[in-house]
Amino acid sequence: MKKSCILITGPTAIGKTALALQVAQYFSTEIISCDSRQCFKELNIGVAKPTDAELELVYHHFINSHSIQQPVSAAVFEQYALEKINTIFAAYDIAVMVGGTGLYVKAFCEGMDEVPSIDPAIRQSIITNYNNNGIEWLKEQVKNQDEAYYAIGEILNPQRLMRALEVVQSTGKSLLEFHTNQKKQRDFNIIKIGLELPRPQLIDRINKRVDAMMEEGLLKEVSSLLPFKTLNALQTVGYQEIFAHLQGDITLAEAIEQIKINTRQYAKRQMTWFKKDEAVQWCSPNFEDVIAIVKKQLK
RNA sequence: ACGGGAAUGGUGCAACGGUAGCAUACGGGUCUCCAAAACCUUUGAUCUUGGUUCGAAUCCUAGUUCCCGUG
Repeated sequence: MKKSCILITGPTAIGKTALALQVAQYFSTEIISCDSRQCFKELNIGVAKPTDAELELVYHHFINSHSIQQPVSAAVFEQYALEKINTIFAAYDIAVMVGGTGLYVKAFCEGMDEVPSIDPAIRQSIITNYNNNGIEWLKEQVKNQDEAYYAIGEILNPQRLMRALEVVQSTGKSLLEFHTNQKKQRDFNIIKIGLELPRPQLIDRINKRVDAMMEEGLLKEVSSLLPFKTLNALQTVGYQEIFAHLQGDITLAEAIEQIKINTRQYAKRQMTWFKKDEAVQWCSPNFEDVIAIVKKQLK
């Protein structure tokens, strides 16, 4: 029998964690998280990680698996998740993946084209130069060193430009040359299920969850992470806003309101990403609906 | 109640009597190694009334609402 991965995705705060837990218990299997923030053991309340009780019920991979000091990326996730799913398939026919990080879902399902790893010195040099000289400098560099990318890339987006630049400086080749535009084939089925709710309901859930995070002690958690505020892992909704408050830039009430706004915007971007994926089957976030889709697909 | 001030997009602000603009939110979107990131983008407004003027957000009249001070 061919193995199957049940992928549960959707916007933040819609109830993915709880549903994945039920599905995993139903099939007596394990979960791989597909969330670019819950993998960090130092982040807890602000990233809505499963509770300790939930983690005991079902084995979760890519939860608390990394430190905020480690570089985690889509490529790292792809390799990690493929390794773990093979471990799961050695014991079970079904695995559950859950998370809302669109790029990680894509990396897992379709693969990332292999680009040689970048010398950290080159990366750092580019970042420093960009910080000192601005986007015009960056555009100029890419224009001169990778004309092909400059012609079609997002030339107003510093992150994309820096990526293109670090690749051409490390390898002498354009980032575009590494792109095969071919999806990798996986030797297992992937059942993609998207959870959705009418927007007012989702917004209500987001607002309530942010308030709950504050009651659980988000302020304290973020305070303890202040020394790490510049790490990539901390460029995260719920943390940046409270850092701003701790530095006296905004009041706590303003920080909380900003967290709600930024979380809504994040949820919207997630929906935009996943709606484009025609393989996703949409349903409301309840167990019966999800399991019905799964059973239909497993036949 | 009296005196003073203010009314411009959902919110916060700008505009010498001469094309109502900026920020942000909302809506839509992009995205193959930072993705809870980064970036692109549509719509939307001069409180009401009458007047002055070739022309009013801007000046004048009356009204309404709000703010500050005094009581």
